[in-house]
Amino acid sequence: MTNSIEQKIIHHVLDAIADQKLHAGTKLGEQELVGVFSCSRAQIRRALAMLTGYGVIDLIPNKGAFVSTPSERESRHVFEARRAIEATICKNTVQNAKSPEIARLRAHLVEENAVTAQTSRAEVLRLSRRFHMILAEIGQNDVLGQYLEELTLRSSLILGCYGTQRSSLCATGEHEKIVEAIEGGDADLAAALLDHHLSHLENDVDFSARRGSATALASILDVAT
Amino acid sequence: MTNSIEQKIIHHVLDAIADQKLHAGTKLGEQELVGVFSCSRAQIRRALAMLTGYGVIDLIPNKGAFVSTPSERESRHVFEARRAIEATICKNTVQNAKSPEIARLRAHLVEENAVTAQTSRAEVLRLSRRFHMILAEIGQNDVLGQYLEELTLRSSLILGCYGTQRSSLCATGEHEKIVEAIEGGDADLAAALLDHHLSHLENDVDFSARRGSATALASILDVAT
DNA sequence: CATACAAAAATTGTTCACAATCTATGTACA
DNA sequence: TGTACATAGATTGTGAACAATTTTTGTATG
Repeated sequence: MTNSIEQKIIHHVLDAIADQKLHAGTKLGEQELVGVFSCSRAQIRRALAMLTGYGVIDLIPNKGAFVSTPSERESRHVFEARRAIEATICKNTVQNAKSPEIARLRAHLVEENAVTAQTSRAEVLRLSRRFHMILAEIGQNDVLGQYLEELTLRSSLILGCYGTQRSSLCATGEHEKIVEAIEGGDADLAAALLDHHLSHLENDVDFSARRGSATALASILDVAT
Repeated sequence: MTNSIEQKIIHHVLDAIADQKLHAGTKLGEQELVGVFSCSRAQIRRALAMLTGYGVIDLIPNKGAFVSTPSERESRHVFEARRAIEATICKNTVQNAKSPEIARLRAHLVEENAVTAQTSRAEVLRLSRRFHMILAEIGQNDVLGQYLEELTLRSSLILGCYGTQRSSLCATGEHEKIVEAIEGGDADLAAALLDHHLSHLENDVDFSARRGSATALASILDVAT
């Protein structure tokens, strides 16, 4: 069970979802993927089967693989799960944050602050997401880290479907405050700020108007009925 | 991508792990599985690929599929993740627990109390695990429920490897106290009791003597070196 | 007796062709 | 015009044959 090519496929698909290049409802045709990755169909099928576990790809019998379209219910569950998991991660982060870890966080904030109007949306998304993953890495719980990776992926999908403004990207100011709390060793404050930050994210979604399941053509042509 | 047979395979493998019939390190040969489920090898391979996501099966290239042997580090992460996740689940459970839900919990406790010396170990394990899953169902967060399912599975593996006594099975008395707290509407107490309960589980493992990676033959023949 | 090497068996990985199913297009009819 | 049906095309599902790798077994040698 060779891992290299399948892992590569998985990685690329996941990255595309995180960057919102692949949006909800998109079909991932086997033939198409064979062309992109220039490999056999069997390998594509294995990769798709493995992708199931991340909760962002649905396999529908005789139809194919589709990027998941999260429901409102599911979205709320995802955000609640993030609050539960990131709270514990945050406590661990504070506990493990010595000067090298603090330096790493500060370096990341510098990157986030360097974002300009010219920066691609994908890059901004990647930075926002990365902040949370760095906290998880410093927290050192691999299981929670893996779950958070899945949840941030699903968050990208949700914000891609229902996000209202570009504030859906994590506000850098909030990240900064969290780092300060971590640096100050105040675990409770850091956790509270993080919880608040996640609430902001969740409040930015508007389930009344989903642009997720819209056909690519319809949204591109922008035809008013 | 037909789901039925693959799902059946996945379900059976997962159940066997939960019941500790399949223990850590066991190889799941493709041919062997073909014989058991009387299906084609392609379906077995798909099922194994999907099983990867549950964190209890490792796929090693050119070697095959093996039931994971959790490390000490990983085990601690699993228990910490359970505390994080079940705390939130517990709060939701208290919030959603009306009389039908309470009745369901009580009915389960009756089942657990009916356990005798003749009851099979697998059955006892299933009941213990089921209690936590019922809490998750009442809590109604599907994402957390899915994660808890994985984590209880991994817990079975851990206890199978490093568990010291049969107290590794959830003490029924503790389940009972938790239900009482839920019935009383005291979310904080229920969460605290659950956290305590999980600590008991974790304290029952002894990492110095692993019987997990022991060869099947060696443990069966019980040869003293 | 232990080790090293070589052949054989078993297991996993890969590819291909064919079957089954779904989707889309076109045509007939009310 | 619009609906229903039938055909054609495309896509997914399945199985078997073949290649590559690993594991086991057997043998020879120090």
